[in-house]
Amino acid sequence: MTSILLVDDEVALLRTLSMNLRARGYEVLTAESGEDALARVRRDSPDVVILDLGLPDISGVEVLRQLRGWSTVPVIVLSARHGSDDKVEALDVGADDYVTKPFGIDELLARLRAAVRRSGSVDAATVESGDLRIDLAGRRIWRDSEEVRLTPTEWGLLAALVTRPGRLVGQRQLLQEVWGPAYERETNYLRVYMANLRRKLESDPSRPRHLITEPGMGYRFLT
Amino acid sequence: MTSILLVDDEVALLRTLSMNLRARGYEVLTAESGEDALARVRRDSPDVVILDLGLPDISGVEVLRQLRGWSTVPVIVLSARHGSDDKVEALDVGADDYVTKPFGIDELLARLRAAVRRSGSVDAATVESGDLRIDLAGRRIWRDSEEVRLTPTEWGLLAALVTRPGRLVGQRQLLQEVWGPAYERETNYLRVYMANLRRKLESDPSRPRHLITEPGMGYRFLT
DNA sequence: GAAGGGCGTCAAGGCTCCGTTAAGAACCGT
DNA sequence: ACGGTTCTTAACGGAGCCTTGACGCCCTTC
Repeated sequence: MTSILLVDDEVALLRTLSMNLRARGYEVLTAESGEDALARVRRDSPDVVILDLGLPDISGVEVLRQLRGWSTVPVIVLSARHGSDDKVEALDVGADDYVTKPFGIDELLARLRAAVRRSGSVDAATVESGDLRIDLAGRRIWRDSEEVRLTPTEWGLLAALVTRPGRLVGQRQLLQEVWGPAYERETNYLRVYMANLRRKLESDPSRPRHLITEPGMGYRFLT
Repeated sequence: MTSILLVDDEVALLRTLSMNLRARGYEVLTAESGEDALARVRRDSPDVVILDLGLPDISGVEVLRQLRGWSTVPVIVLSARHGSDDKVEALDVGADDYVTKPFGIDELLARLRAAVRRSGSVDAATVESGDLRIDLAGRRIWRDSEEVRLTPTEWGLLAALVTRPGRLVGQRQLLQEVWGPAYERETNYLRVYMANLRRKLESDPSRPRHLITEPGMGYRFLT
């Protein structure tokens, strides 16, 4: 089944669109803020994202920019602004389509079908980084063109870092995302699994170039 | 260099667009009728087609329909008609985008860039892989040039994997797609049917080269 | 210089998950 | 109705993953 992530802060629009999409056999996920949207793409990897530009926290364009750092999921942008500049910016940042409000539901659905149809033939979103190549959607990873296999927990931890390239991710947040809220204090896990990842991914695990420790705070992934 | 086929019968528009595109480094081909357009795609295989719907001989939608019989080139449709039905029809016949006249040249260029960016690969109806040949449309499969028969469930499972070559497909997703949403938890089925498939398709079922297990996550098909 | 916190490393045990098999149930065409 | 095929279900053994605790090192702090 095709899954759609619907990102909008207008609850009314969210509900009517959800109903329409579900009635047509799509699985619908929703988010009402930018951070929320990024987290859901990270966790649920939907097939298409419909993204309203007017969000309460981060701007929609910023969401798109961050997303494009590690994902090629098709994004259809919704906006109340008709200006040419807004369209150009969104499309150039990586939107696949741009629909201005108010829009006909039929048109949106047709553009959605077009996006889904195309998405089958697009190749994987890979994060390239010198000796590392990471295919997040396909869950594959190569080091020096040799494939490396990771366990589920190792993947969870790596993905939490790679989807925020270069940024510091706190220990508490990592533990929450990978092991669950009840494990906030188990920093042991982080040490063990960071060691596992480094042994598999770094050419010199004692001197990591990608998986960096920030003492007392957390870790970050450098490309 | 990226080549664009511009299809329009208004010579004025053709000229201004051509100039704009050439100034931005595109190679521009032109056609002023539907037959002409089809011929040029056949001969020159452009990277993107910009297609006006109002053509003198064949309707633009008909051009698109014929094109989609043998080509997956991205097509951006231009039209003076704002009606929702027209957009829906064009998009469903296979257009990648739909722009209504009058349009800002900047917007068209941005949509063009988006189309070029997306255009990556093609999807094949048959998958070849050393000792395996799979005809997805015809539901037939050969191993070492000998045809193998699969049961309906075996086909469903194999197809769910083969249509995403190399990518990990989660257990939950496989169960949903093949058996239905109510069977999300029945991982037994996966084990039994993966064993069946391996016995039929792998030369050494105990050491699979195509149907790979990712413990705790799911399975993937390697070509 | 000593103490302590934070981090990396390692190894062992428990336990989940996977592959395999087989037998009965359901389904199909004849 | 019958024979054959396909699907469901359950049980078992083994491989590999997660958890856990102990230990040593480095850096900071007192």
